[in-house]
Amino acid sequence: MTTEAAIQTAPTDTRQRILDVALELFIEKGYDKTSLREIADQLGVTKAALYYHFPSKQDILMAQHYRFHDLFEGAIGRLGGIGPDPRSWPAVFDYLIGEMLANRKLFLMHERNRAAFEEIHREGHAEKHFDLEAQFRSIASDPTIDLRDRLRFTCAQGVLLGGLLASGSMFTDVSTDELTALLKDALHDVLGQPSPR
Amino acid sequence: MTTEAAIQTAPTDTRQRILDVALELFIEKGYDKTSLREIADQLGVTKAALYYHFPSKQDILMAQHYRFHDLFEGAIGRLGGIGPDPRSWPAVFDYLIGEMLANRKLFLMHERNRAAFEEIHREGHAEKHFDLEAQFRSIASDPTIDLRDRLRFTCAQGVLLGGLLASGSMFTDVSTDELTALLKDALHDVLGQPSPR
DNA sequence: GTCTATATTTCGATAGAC
DNA sequence: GTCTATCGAAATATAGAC
Repeated sequence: MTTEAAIQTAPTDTRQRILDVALELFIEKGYDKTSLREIADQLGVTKAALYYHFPSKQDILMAQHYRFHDLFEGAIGRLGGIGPDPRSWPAVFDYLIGEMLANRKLFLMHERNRAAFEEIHREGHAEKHFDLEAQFRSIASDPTIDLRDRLRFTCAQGVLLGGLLASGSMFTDVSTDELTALLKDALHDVLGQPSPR
Repeated sequence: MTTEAAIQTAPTDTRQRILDVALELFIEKGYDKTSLREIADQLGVTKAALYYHFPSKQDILMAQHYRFHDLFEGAIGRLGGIGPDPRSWPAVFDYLIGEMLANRKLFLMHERNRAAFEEIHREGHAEKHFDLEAQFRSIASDPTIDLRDRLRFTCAQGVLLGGLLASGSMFTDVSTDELTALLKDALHDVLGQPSPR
């Protein structure tokens, strides 16, 4: 069904169940408004049990952050990073569409809790910094790239985001393959015909 | 002296300043993580003073909600609502781009505090419901509209969102007019050539 | 690994003086 | 309109038994 991606380590690990429940709640109510009591109740344990698996509430969020980070860590390298040449962008976004749709909830959670994630980073508690967005920003503000192309690049991110939000609530009757194809099509229209260099 | 026609009671000063400070903080840290103490401190008053102007913290958020709502209340009527005909969509988005760039912070705040706004609505505390998004959803899930068109419609929302995020951090050196033109261009590429009906 | 109970802190909110 | 002082609730986190 929803490709409950083969979980590494012990299958009956409470730690993973905590993360799964937290992921749902962080999407629904947001990180701040989700109390440990709620997570524990929904899991059938007490708050104290959570503290055996995570030293703090923020560490639960951090664990999700790492999961998100690891999705790109190797992948960005495989793609050779994101370069300034607009002709290389469609391939990047095609790849990202796949990752996004395959990890919809993780992306959604990240999107809906930007403030909380930024605070983690502000506090320096994020040794690992998720630098995909940093790379995106550096492209978008690179003055050597044609302004129109940079804006199209940003719009492509928007389309990605729009597709994410849509895949959750709407278009549930559409197959992932069809959705992917349609999104890629739209992305190519947004990124198409880069300015001559 | 209160120069212009004061609308009963104290015209503005502090109340508006509270909203302004709150807007900034709600964007930066999010609604939940922004305490009344912070707002008061940054304003040079105490928490208690805030309660003279607003009966609760949520009412501060609600006031922002109303401000956001009022931006579209009349405008949607002027546009005659958002219809199912894809050929009518570009005009809607062209209008929204202008509103969005002219009220960037309000849009950003709304975007970054979706969870908080949804909770207000869940609790029924939002007599006035901001139904632009409801209209968007109804278009996107209308089965009588061609799937491709519906997805393009959703992508256009994404482009809008991308433009919003971009206008804040990047492209600060670009004039609003130029940004508007480029965004409209991108939107037309996304929405262009609707399927024959 | 999970429990009961409790400590600690933060925050929203109120009362009443000025 | 703003202040001081305080209340009460809720949440994070800890201690220690099982």
